[in-house]
Amino acid sequence: MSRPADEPPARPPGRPTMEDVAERAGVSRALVSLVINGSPKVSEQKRRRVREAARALGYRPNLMARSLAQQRTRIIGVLVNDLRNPFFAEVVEGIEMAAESGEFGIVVLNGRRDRGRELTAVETLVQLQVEGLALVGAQLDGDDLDEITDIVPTVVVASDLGRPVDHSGVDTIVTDGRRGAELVVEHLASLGHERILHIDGAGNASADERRQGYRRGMEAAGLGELADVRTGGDDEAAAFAAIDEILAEPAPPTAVFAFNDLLAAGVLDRLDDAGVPVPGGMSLVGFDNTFISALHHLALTTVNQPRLTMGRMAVDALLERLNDGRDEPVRHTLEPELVVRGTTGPPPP
Amino acid sequence: MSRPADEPPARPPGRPTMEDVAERAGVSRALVSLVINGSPKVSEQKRRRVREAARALGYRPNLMARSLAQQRTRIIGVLVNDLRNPFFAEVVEGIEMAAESGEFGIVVLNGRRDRGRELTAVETLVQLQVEGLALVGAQLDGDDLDEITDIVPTVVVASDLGRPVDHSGVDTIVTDGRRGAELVVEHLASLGHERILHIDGAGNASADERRQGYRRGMEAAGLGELADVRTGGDDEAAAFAAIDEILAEPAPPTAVFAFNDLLAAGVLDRLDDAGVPVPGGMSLVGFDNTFISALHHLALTTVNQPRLTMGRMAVDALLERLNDGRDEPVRHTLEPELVVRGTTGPPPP
DNA sequence: CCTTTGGATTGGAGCGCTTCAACACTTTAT
DNA sequence: ATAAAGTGTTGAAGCGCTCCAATCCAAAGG
Repeated sequence: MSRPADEPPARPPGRPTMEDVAERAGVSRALVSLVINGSPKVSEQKRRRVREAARALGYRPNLMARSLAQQRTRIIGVLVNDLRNPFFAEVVEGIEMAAESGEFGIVVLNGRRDRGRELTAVETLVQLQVEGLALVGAQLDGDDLDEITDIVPTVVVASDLGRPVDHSGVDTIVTDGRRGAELVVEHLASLGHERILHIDGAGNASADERRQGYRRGMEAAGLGELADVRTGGDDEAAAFAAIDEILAEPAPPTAVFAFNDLLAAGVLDRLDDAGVPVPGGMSLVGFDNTFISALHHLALTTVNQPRLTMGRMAVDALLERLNDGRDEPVRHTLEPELVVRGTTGPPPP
Repeated sequence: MSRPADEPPARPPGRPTMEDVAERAGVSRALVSLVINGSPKVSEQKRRRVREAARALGYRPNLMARSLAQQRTRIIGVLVNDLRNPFFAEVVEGIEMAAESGEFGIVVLNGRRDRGRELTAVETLVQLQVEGLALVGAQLDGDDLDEITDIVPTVVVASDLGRPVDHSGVDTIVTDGRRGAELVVEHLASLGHERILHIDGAGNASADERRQGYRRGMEAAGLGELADVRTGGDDEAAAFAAIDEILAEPAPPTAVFAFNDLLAAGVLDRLDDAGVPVPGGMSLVGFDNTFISALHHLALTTVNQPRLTMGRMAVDALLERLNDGRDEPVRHTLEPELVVRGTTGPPPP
C-alpha cells in the first residue's frame, strides 16, 4: 500500500472545515470563527494568519452549520405564483433588492400556478427555517396558512387571503384591485361604451377583487344591467374560449376588460384572428402594466401596479417584525393608476 | 410572578424538535427519525404514536440540521442571468421540473445582469452546500469558476464559458447560436436582403456566438463586405441608440437581426416611432422564440431554443455526475430552428 | 430448557459551526 | 508593590438531526 493505515490521509476528503483552518493557522477553532465573522477583538497578526490559511485551503464556511449554531438563517422565503409572468418576476426583483439591503438573502420557490405545489413549497421554506415568508400572488388562503403564520412572519403581496385578516401574523401589500377595475370601467364608460365585458382571472388570487370592482364600476356608471363576466385565467391561452364565445353572440360587447396583460394579449391575438380591429371594433384593457403592454405594437391600455415598490414594502413589513418587534398586522393598499394607451377608443357606431 | 422559576415553561420557546416529539410519544429520538424518514422497520404501533405526537406538536423537521447530519442537501443551485427575461424564466422552469422528478430541490439566485452579483451568488450557493450548480445564461467565464467547479458539479446552460472547456467538472447545454444566426442570415439573404445589420448582445454570454454566426452567414451568402454589427444589449431599451444611428445613415440596412426577442421588440418600437413599416421598410428577426415573439401584433420572426428541454438536460447532466459518477465533461448542442413569422419579407425596392 | 435468529429500539458520537464563561497576559490605577 | 481593568484567546457545550453499533425482546430451533 502506498500509505500506512494509521497515518492520517494527506488531505482529508470533503471540504476543509474551520478545524482545518485553525490547525493550519495554529490557533483555535473559536478564533477562526471570530476572524471569519469579522470580530474586532482579534489581533492583526492572527487575523492575517487565519485569513491566509483560509485562502490557502480554499475554505468556505458551511451555511447550514452556521445557521444551525446561530439559530437564524437571515433568509426570507419567497413563494411566487408564476415566474413566467413578468409582473411577478418584477415583484420578486423588488423583494430581492430590498432584502439585500436589509442583509437578508432570499430563496425563491415557484408555485407554477398549482395550489398544491404552493402548499408544499411553503412547507419547504418553513423547514428551511426562513425568518420571513413573502407570498407573491399566491393562491393559498387563510386556512392554508393558519399554522404557518404564527411560526414565521408572513407578508402577502399582490393578492389577498380569502378571508378577513384575523391572522395577526400576516401583513398585506396590495394594489387596490377594486379601485383599479373601477378606473377601467369609468374610462370605458366615459368613452361611450355600455356593453363592457370582463374576462376574469378564474381562480387566481386577485380575480375576486377585480371582478367586484368591475361590478361596482358598472353599477356606478348605470350599466349594472349590462355587467357580464366570463371565465378566463392568467395566460394568453385562457382567453381564447371566451372570445370565441362572445364573438358568436348576437350583441357582442364593445369593450373587454381582461384580468391581466397576458390575458389581454391573448384576447388581442384572438380578435386579430377574427378580423376585429382594436380599438375600432372593440376596445381592450389589461392590468399590471407589464413591459408587454408598453410595446408599441400592442400599446395596451392597462392599470399600473408599482411592482418594485410592492416588493420593497413587503420586505419592510417583514423587517419591522423581525427587527423592531412589531406584532400587529399591517395592511398597505397602493393606489392603482390607469395607463391609457392605444387599445381603447370610442365604441363602433 | 405567575410561575415559580424552577418549573419548566409550559411550552419551551422555539419550535418543537425531534426530542420533543420523542418525549411526547414515549420513544427515543432515533425512532422518531426513522419514522420521519419512512423507514420500514418500525412497528405500526410506534409509527402511529410518533406521527400523532408530531402532528399534535406541529413538528417540522429542521432542514439545516438534517443536511448537516446527513452531509447532503439534495439541492441544486441555479444562477440565472435575468429573471425578467421570459427565456431564462422558462429554462429555470425546465430545471425545476426535472429536479423535482430527480428528488432534488432548487434554489434560484438572480444575477440581475451584474457579473459581480453573479460571483457572490455562486459563492452563496456553494456555501449553501448545493450538490450541483446550474448557471443559466451566466456571464461568468472559466476563470471565475476555476475554483468552484472542482468542488461542485456544474452545468452551464444557454451560454458558454469564455474559453475552451478544459474544466472537467463543467458540462454545457447550448443551442447552437452560431448555426441559429446563420439560419437567420440565410433566410434574409434568400428574401433578397443584402444590407443586413446585426445588433448584438454586447457583453452578454451568448453574444459572441451569434455574432460569429452572423459573420459566417454573411460570408457564406457572399455578403461579407456588407456585414455590420452594432452594440446592443439584452433588453428593449438597448436597441434605441443603435436604431437611431442607422436610420440617420445614408444607406441604412434593409434588415435587422437582433440579439434576442426583447431587443427586437425594442427595435420594433423604435422603427414604429420613426415611421418605418415592418417588414415593408425593414425586416426584423429576433432570437429565443419567447412568447412575446408569438404575439400576433408582433409576429416576430425568430429562432427557437427548446427551453424546457435545455433545463431538463441540464439537470440530467448534473444527475449523471451525482448518481452515476460520470466525471468527464459533456457538451450537448441543440439544434436551433428558424421560426418565420410576420416581420420578414423582401427588401423595399 | 437454553441458544439462535431477526426484527425493533435505543444510546451516543458526530456533522461544522457559534458563543459564553474562563483563562492568560498586559496595562493602568492605587 | 498589589489590585483592578482591560485584551486576546481558548475549551467546551450545544444547535437538531442522522446513523451505526449495541441492546432488547419475542419467536423459532435444538
